[in-house]
Amino acid sequence: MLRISKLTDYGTVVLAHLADLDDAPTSASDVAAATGVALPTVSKLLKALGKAGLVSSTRGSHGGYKLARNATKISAADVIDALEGPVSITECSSNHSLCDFESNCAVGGAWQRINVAIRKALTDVSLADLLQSSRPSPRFSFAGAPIVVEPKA
Amino acid sequence: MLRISKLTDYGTVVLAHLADLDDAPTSASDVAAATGVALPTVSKLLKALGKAGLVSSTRGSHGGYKLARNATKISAADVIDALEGPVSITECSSNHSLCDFESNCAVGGAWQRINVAIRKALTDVSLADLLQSSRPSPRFSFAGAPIVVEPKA
DNA sequence: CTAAATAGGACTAAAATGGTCCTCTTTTGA
DNA sequence: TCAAAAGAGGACCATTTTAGTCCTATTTAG
Repeated sequence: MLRISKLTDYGTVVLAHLADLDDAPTSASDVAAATGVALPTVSKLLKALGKAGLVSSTRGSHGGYKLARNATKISAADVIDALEGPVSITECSSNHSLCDFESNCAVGGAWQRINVAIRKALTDVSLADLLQSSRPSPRFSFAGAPIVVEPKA
Repeated sequence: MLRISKLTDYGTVVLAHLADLDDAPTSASDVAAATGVALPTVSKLLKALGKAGLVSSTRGSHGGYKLARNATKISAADVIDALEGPVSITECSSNHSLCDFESNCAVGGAWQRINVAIRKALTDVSLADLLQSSRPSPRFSFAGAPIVVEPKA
């Protein structure tokens, strides 16, 4: 758990596709065809990404979407913010706490530190980085088990 | 979004309470009374935490729970693992990918890097840290940059 | 033997998520 | 001038997750 939603995941795939084709506006259906994500879903994603200012759109026939700025200038945090709202690891740490137990809550500050650390990790990785994942593949170990980054058999 | 579940949040509160009382086994009802979290929920949490080896339990009357090891040796990652299963930011990056779009998936590796960074942030903070959030602010640094968190206004 | 605990699940209600669809507006070009 | 090709903006529903409760063992102290 503690994972991003599928929609956000698809969102990055969609953005990655747009990043490949620089500048030519691409229609939602083209993106859908190219990525294999269903059209209505792509459409929804692109609308949200547009609202957040990550892609710019042109209406009318021959319209479409393109990245609003260079792929190096779009961070994973931007994408998550656009599609899931601002990252905040606990409810308490979001805008206004509604927590009944504040007086008992010995916790709090440290979660916020974690939150900031996570956010930093997300800010440090750009869409361009996400694209270049086929680099020499360092194999991490994670939660005990080694993580192998290779395509499914 | 990208937040831990309420249960995990409660879990840390419960653990924090146990950390305060060192070594004396405390019953689930006592914890419930002290923290304000409903008894069945506390009970469920402690069972899960027990399974994961974060708390040890004694059955029978005068039984109860206590931390299985020192609060400095229990990390936020441990707690999340115990209550939500292993952290993995995308579905792809968990044990076996079921993703249909692998061939189109330009993404992947970088998410795993983010994943590892997040996990590091979670591993670096211990239950003891979570408790002492009102301390002179340890200011841990992450990926070079110091992280400062100030109390909510 | 009984009361106080934990162990382990089964179960349900509520909320979030994923995904589809419909209608409206904008733009291009025949 | 009008039809077709796009995006804009929501409404809507099905499914899954999550939160939370409850029930029935089992264990142990007194």
